[in-house]
Amino acid sequence: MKIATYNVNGVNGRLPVLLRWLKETSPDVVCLQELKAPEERFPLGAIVKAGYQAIWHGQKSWNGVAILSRHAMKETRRGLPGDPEDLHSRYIEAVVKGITIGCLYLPNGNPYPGPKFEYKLKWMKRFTTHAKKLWNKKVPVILAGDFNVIPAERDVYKPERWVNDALFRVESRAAFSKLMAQGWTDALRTRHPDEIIYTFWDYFRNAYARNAGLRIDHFLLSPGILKRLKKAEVDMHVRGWEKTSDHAPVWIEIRDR
DNA sequence: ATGCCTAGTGATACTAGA
Repeated sequence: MKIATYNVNGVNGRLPVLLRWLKETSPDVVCLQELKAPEERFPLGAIVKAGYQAIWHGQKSWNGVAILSRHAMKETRRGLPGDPEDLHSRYIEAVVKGITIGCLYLPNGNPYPGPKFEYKLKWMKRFTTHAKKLWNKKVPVILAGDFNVIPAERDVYKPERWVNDALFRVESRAAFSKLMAQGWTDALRTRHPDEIIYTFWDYFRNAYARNAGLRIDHFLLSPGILKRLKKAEVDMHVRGWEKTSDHAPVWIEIRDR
């Protein structure tokens, strides 16, 4: 089974690219982030035509997450728990074939310092609490999405330029480490321990052509899924397509149980 | 230190992204 995560950066603006990629790679499940569309503007017709059912949590202008699946899917949560005043659409969760799949779009947090950065750290704390609850259930779990955290120096083309960026601030990395300390495995890194891997290249300065990227889209696996892990890869070529997102799709393949 | 680019909103320059 192939499971992917893709920050599309506008699900309607990128619909041709999304459909082209779905047709090309036929993932079983896809976590989408940055829909940038309200609930009623989700392109369900085209998604269904491509062979998927979908659940989504939209929002006007910004954010928005969705899960697409070729198999039966049961929604288990929409919205990150822990703060009733937080109305951002940044988390949706479902069970597919016995696997709990959490799809997240973690706040960017820039500029640092400031209220957006504080919001990011609070969100990470709430997410870590929720992840712990899932971990304690001892069920197979995949946490996939745009984490907006560069875990280590080798995950950014020029780390010295990013020290005061919310994606690479020590506080952000420490919060990510705290989450990982629960026992999750970073799928891409565990399959490619010594490689430079990026999942994002900004639109400025010809970043993709220069491979000036960041690794910020992650797959965190529970032990039961790790045992079944066959592959973890980035569809880097998709970033080179016309009218493409600034993120590339990331995917894992796991053995059937 | 900043813009470089791109999408969304709504009809203008703006916010937001990372």
